[in-house]
Amino acid sequence: MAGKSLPAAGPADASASRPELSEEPSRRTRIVRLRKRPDFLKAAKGARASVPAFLLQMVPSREAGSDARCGFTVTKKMGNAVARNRIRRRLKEVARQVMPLYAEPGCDYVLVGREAALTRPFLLLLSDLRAALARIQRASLSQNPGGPKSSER
RNA sequence: GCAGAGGGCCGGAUGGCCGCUCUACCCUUCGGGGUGGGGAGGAAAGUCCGGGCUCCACGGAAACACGGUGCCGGGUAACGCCCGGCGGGGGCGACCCCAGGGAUAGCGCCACAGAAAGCAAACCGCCCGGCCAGGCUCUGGCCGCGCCGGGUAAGGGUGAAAGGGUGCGGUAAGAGCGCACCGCGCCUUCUGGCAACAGAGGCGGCACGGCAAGCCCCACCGGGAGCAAGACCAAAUAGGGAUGGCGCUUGGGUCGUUUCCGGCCUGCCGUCCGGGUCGGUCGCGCGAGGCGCCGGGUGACCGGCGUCCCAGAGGAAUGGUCAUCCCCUCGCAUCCUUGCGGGGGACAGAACCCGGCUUACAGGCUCUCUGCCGCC
Repeated sequence: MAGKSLPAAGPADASASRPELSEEPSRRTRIVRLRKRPDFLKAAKGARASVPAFLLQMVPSREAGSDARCGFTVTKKMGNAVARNRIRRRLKEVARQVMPLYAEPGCDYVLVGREAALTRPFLLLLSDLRAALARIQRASLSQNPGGPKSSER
């Protein structure tokens, strides 16, 4: 029911990428953890969308057929190690629930934690991420219309 | 019962749903999947000490420099830690606190105040003598401002500290000048103790001030760096070595005196070796190990037996979320002990591993002991 906010390019290449995998009815994108520093630096230069609990960064990285990747950044400004761990873990859980349904394959995402991520109700975090994903995909479409086409190739 | 002292321990519980990671077994279409099991702390923190481990350096040892430690005995792998004593200080007491070797090895310092701060001295005083303005007087004398000379350290005042304290005697006034007690110093002394030290005895009228966390002296200890240590596997690229082929009709260099001719190097392609970057694997989880019982010891701790295997990530797993319960708190209601609703539940996250120390910490449990009050 929430899938209608996605761009039209999404379902096409998602089904084309894994035709042989399985015949599950819902379209799910596999999410891989982003771990290398250069990837984080690249994502920081891409499109961004801000909500109270975090900042979402996105860059179309590689071929459209591959998985989406997602990383997390929580700086030392956010507090001590316990607070940082908790922020990252809540964001991880949000990403785990939302990204497979709404993320664009072949794109790298980075969630930069903010202090509000510590206390914001979890349901709001979920809708925050859906909204941010929608915004960021609209933004990258309008700013670079040739982008998704070339990624489809 | 009230007030207090010293330890020990815990630091949310249970259950859904959805995950992460390690591991054993099974399945697999080699992508992965299933089942079982493990998965943060008392401080994981600060990184302040002590070790293990690894690499580097080094002939043994000593000395010097530098740094650390500093009552005695014990514990320990070791320590700056711990335990038990000793000494000093505080508290009615249980107990608590202490950078606690040497000040006749030497140097240095002792601010302010004060007359004087380390070697004796004397500001105000006190006392004696002389001179003397003057006064009193029974014409014997007495008192005496001031000045000079001398004796004192009782009293005053300063200070963190002023050359033992208190009392009696003594004296012109005083003073260990004498005596008693306390204190202090010394001793081939005695007693107890492994010792630090304590007690007794004798001698000495008795200062030898303090600071060594200023330098220093003495005794003892210490090589350096750290898991990003270190070991192994190993793309790409640059450059290196070996070797094979081609080229060497053309070049350049070089060797044999020169020409011819020939060798070698330089060029291109390939193979191998070495190297070690990104990356990967190991190091890396059986240990100065946990628990229980027994024994020794005042204790730290030690010994024996049994039993258990108990986190291993790497932009960094150990969680997210919901419900119920528990505790605290606020508001409303209330049949007065319950109901409803809201908020909150500390400090804090393993990163090679141990032993300590230090610091942070909502709330709570428990043991032993002390003082006072009450009751029997």
